[in-house]
This record gives sequence, C-alpha cells and structure tokens, in this order.
Amino acid sequence: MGRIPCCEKDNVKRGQWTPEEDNKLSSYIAQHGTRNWRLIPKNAGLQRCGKSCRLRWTNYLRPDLKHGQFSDAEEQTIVKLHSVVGNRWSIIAAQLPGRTDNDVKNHWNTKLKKKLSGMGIDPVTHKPFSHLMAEIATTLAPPQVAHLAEAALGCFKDEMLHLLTKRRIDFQFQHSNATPGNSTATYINSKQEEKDDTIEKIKIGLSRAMQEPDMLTSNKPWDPTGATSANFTGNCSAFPLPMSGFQYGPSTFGNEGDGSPWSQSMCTGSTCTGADQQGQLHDKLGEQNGEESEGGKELRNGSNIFNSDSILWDLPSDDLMNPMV
DNA sequence: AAGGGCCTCAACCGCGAGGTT
DNA sequence: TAACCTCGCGGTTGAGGCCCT
Repeated sequence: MGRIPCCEKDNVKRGQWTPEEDNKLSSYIAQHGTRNWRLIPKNAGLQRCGKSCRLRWTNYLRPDLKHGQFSDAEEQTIVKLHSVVGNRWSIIAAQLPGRTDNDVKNHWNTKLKKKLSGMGIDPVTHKPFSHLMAEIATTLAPPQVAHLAEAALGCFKDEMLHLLTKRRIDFQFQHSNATPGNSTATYINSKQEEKDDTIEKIKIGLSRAMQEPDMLTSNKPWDPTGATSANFTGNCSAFPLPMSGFQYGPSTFGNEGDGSPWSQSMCTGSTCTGADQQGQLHDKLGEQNGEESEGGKELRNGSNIFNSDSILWDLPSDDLMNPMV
C-alpha cells in the first residue's frame, strides 16, 4: 500500500504566502478553530495543502508567537536542553513560550551551533573538541593514535587552528552581560576556560602519543568491567581529562554504560549533573515514549520531563517554569 | 556599482505515531 | 484487528537579503 499524498499537488499553490492568504487563514481559524487541517484550505478558500496551512499557522500566524531575536536566556535554555535531549526541537521549544520548534531549529542551525563550534565545543556532544580527541586517542592502538593529529586537523581544521593559535572568537553573548547572575555567560566562560586548559594538554598529548608508540597499551573502547579504565588512568596521563565530572568507568556511564555520545555528553562540561540524572532522564524518556500512552503524549509537548521532581536539573528553575503552550 | 558567496528562515518533504472506522 | 487518516516531528531546501571584494 503506497502512502496517500496529503493533498492533490496539481491544484495546490506552493511557496511564499501572500498577505491575502494569511488573512484568509487567520480569519477562518479565528472563527472555526484548527480542527481538521485537510478541510481548512478548502473551507477557507485557499488553494493550499492542509499541511501547508498548518505549518503557516503554527510557525508564523499564531497570535501567541514571538517574532524577533532570541534573548540570552532563551539561547542558554536551548543550549542546555540540547545537551540533554538533542535535536528534540519540539521539547526544547515547549520550554520557550512563543517560540516554535522551527524557530529553535533554525536558530540552533544558523547561530548556536556555530557559536559552540567556534568556541571549541562540539555541538553534538557538547564537549570541547580537544576533549573528544583525547577520548578518541584513548580508544586507538598506537599506530592509529599516531594519525590522530592528522585526522584532527582534517576533521576539525578550523577549530584546531583556533585552538592552537589561541585565536579567540569574539562572540557578542560571550562578553555581554557577563555578570555573576548571568548563567549563559557563566556557561560560555566555563567552556572557554576548559578550552584554554585543554589546549596545552591536547598538544602535549598528541606529541607524546606520536613519540611514544607504546604509551597506549589498550586499543579497546572503554571496558565496563573497569579493567580498561584502570589502564586509561595509568597509561593515558598524556591526556588528562579536563573535567572533574568525567571519568571512564561504570560509575560515570551509568548502569547501561553504553558509552554513546549521548551518554557521554551528559557527563561532561558544566551541564553535567551526574550519571544518575542521565539514567533517570533516559528512563523517563523511555517510559513516556512507549509504555504509557498518556505519558507519551505529554512527552510530545515536553511537559512531564521538566516538571518531574525525580529529575535533578542544573538549569535555574525559572528557566524551566514556563507553562506549556 | 556589480556580482559572487554567504546567511537566514520560511516552507516543504518524508516518516512515524496515534486516532478512527 | 487491519486499514486508513490526520497530525506532528525533524531534516532539508531554496528564495531573498546581506556582505564582501
């Protein structure tokens, strides 16, 4: 059975909406609500697909939408939530009244991702690039380690240039409002300090790795039994891990210890509140995603995760108290 | 002033989940 | 229970504006 198209493509207009179309849609929805998007364009006299109408309404015409620049606090919320839930834009947007998932996604892709990358933080894992390289190095056999610098220069060329030349990138929100109460600035500055601290470490580590091929005896990823992690701490002092909350070992990776980027990202940087939190959140996501229909529904608008008392959270509570739309 | 490259963001696409018949 | 329908999500695209040379 093939998928039925959401509308007849032939009789449907596409592309930019005109003010007339906006008016028709807005006034129809004001009178009749948003039940049955398939019928709305027909009844409103629009030659548009129902899906297109829904998108136009939810992303642009809805009266409660905020248009304009993202505030510092909003950016901070996005970065922190992204470090936990990843590209779950609807969940993130649910914490930002007046912002849509499309807004958040666009802002992330066009601004925040670049800001983090430019600061030496991997926007996927929210770890400093240098830290990621150190992790990679601990999992490689000596000949591979020897190629790490080359690979790093290939993969993170621009980033490495920034790191190795200590060229700072002047981001507006990095310096503005850098007051004690401003947690965005604090978050950014802490990442900057981590970066500075690890620049030297990564340089030393890479050069040692290439000079001392026997330095790393293990070529395995982390070992849940803990035996390998002992090797890491014993033999990989060339890559001192910069963040206090991060360790290679079962206690940090949580019960499953899957070592996935997601798991690891929870345990690094200033957003880390411990593996227990990670486990709880993942459990929560699991519960709400599947087993319980009501919970699953709440997950979609992001309410339960952040209202749950069982989850510790290092965001200022004010940032998470926004009511769901 | 021109034009080429970059950036932004509105809009589209395909898919999965959940609801309805 | 299966088939169908609707909605919402995340990834991607492309038009238009901006910036730089």
